Amino acid sequence: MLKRVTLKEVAARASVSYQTVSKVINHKSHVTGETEERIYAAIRELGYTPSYTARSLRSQRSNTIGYSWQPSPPDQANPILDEFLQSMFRTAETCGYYLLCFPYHGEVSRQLDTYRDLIDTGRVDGFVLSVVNYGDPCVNYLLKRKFPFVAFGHLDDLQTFPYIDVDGGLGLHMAVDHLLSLGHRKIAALAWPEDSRVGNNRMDGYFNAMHEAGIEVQPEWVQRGVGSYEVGFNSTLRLLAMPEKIRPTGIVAMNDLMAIGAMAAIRQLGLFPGKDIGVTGFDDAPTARYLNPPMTSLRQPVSSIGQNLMQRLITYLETGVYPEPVGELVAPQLVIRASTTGVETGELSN
Amino acid sequence: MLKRVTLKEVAARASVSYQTVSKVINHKSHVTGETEERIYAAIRELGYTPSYTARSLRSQRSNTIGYSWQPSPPDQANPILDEFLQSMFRTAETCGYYLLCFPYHGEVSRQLDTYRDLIDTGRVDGFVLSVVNYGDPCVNYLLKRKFPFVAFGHLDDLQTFPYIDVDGGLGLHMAVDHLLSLGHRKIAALAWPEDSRVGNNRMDGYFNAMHEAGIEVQPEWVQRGVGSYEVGFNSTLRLLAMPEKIRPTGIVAMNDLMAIGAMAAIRQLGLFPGKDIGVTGFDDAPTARYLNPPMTSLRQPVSSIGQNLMQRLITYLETGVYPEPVGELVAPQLVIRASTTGVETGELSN
DNA sequence: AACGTTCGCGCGAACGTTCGCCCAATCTTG
DNA sequence: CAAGATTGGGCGAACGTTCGCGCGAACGTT
Repeated sequence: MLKRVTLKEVAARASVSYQTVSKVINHKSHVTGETEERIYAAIRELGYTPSYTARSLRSQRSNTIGYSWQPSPPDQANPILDEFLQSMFRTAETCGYYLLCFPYHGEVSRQLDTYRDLIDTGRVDGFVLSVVNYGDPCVNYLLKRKFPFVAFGHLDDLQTFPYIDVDGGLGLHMAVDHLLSLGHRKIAALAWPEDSRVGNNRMDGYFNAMHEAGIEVQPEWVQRGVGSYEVGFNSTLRLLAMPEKIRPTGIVAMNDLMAIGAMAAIRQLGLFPGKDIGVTGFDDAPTARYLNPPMTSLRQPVSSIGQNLMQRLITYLETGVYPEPVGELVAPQLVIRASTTGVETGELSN
Repeated sequence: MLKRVTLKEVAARASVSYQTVSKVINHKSHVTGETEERIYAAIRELGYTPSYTARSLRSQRSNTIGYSWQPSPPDQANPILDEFLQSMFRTAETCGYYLLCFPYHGEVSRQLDTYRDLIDTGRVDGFVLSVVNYGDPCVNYLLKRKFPFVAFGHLDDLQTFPYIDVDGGLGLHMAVDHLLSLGHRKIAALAWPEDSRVGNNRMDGYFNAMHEAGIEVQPEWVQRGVGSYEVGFNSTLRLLAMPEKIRPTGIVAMNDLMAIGAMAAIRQLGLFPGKDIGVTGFDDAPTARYLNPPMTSLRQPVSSIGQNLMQRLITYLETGVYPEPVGELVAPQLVIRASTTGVETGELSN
């Protein structure tokens, strides 16, 4: 931590006023090519780097974006965190921004305290939110304070804010269509509780696809639970114990973990996933392809979402308007593997 | 972004000089209990929050810690990232620090540029490094600049810097001992290439444990590769094709993914992991318990490592000395499941 | 030749803190 | 009881930028 080189020293060396140096490096004023060169030379020779702190004190901007997320339970990895973060701060960096990560607090008040602190102390210029639940308190808070943010995920249409979301309904539609195309008619769903926003979005796709195929969904086909392995396992045992007439031959799960539980239950009954019962997951966790059998799942285009969100936010910060469209749904990709087709895809070069 | 409340306004309301207010909130000077109360009342009434930017401009400290990590390949989730990050910024927050995450660049020069920029612009006070490889360029750079950092992982003893590392050697020793106790004698290892620092640390434990048990390690037992599923799979096929005399009955892998590949290979030969061949992994990825069979693996105490690292770094920043010991090895935990014992542990409440 | 315009750059003034020094009043001490 | 020590608080000066304004010279236009 040696003494830092300042604007004034650069200016002295280039024989101009230090304010001129500032203007040059910010491209705020036209100067002669000759003086500009002199200034850049001085900068290079002295190894000058502008002080981020002084700069943001004066300009009232921190060039920092805040992001917080709900930690995963220990038995459930967050399959997209790494990719999402990397895509965000990679994009941010090219625009001169950095990403500040801060803790997620369970209690709403502490959660909001953290956001307030970051805003009031001037540490961040905007936030990226991962919106999962109905009536997210952070969304309301930021809307009320008119503080810039973009969200991964959206709510109902009552509150309008910039977001990108994966079209989970479309995803499940694709999964169901896939099973239908394989000849399945009795297709069950491993769903989240009814108060799950993401879950309901996805389930809509299930219901629509079944309806469009002219199949009446039996109420027993919809098994709800917290999204754990155990729920998937036990629900599947129940499904496969049903009378032949309504016993499902296909199962779509709202996440990978329930699908993994389902496959375990299927095997425990002496059946084989993909041969006897088709199973699909959601998220395409990295291990999905290494399961036995490899699992069909829906992959979210995480990198492009992160990049897109960050770009929108920065655009807003620098221009004052959000690029259209304010909200956007993107399609997931159905990655087909043996848990539905019964045949190895050759994706693994064994 | 309304006008912010400043020290001066608080001071005016409390009828003191604004510098006194500063001293009070920083506990730098003793004042009458009475004036102190007046000041705090004014702060509360006006809703004052100190400007982070102005504060750090003056005090030359950003109260921010930088962290960057190598992104995982898409087929390999980082099983500890979420927990590590959460533990770090949770600890940081209680001390008034935040965590700045920035991109990892493949090319060394760009990587160092990023570190330099963060230092020279004054954005961070210190770094947390994840040190994986021999001769990490960032370590050298930061040592040379005498810039504060702590590391998750360590190198040889030539360069000394504060670190915490999981004792991978001990971990593999435990894994081998576990297999020995189950009666295995011919134990193979799925290893990383020889230039892998982490890999060599772990392999030392394998060799030591075998040596202590009086078993001569056959050269063919050590199969090296990049740590992928495919490497685990193919290496295991080779191992199990060996003549009865040296054909291993136990396999320790340097990571979970190779162990998963090994289990797949075992099954493909009509054998069953845990019954016929014992398999252990490393990292205890969340999905390890949901595999068929559930996999024995070594778990790193990630949360306590993150917390500990952050505390050490902040202690150094505030006192100028690193707490002893400067380097510390912590033991991983062997999580025993059916891939070695052959019996379900009941960890899953099926 | 007189007159706007643009160009290139300088200058003073913030931005909101913390730091070091000073001073007056009170308290201790031999 | 004089002299030093302590306490409570004020004051000016940074910290390193960016912002807005202004001014002289060069330029092109009637």
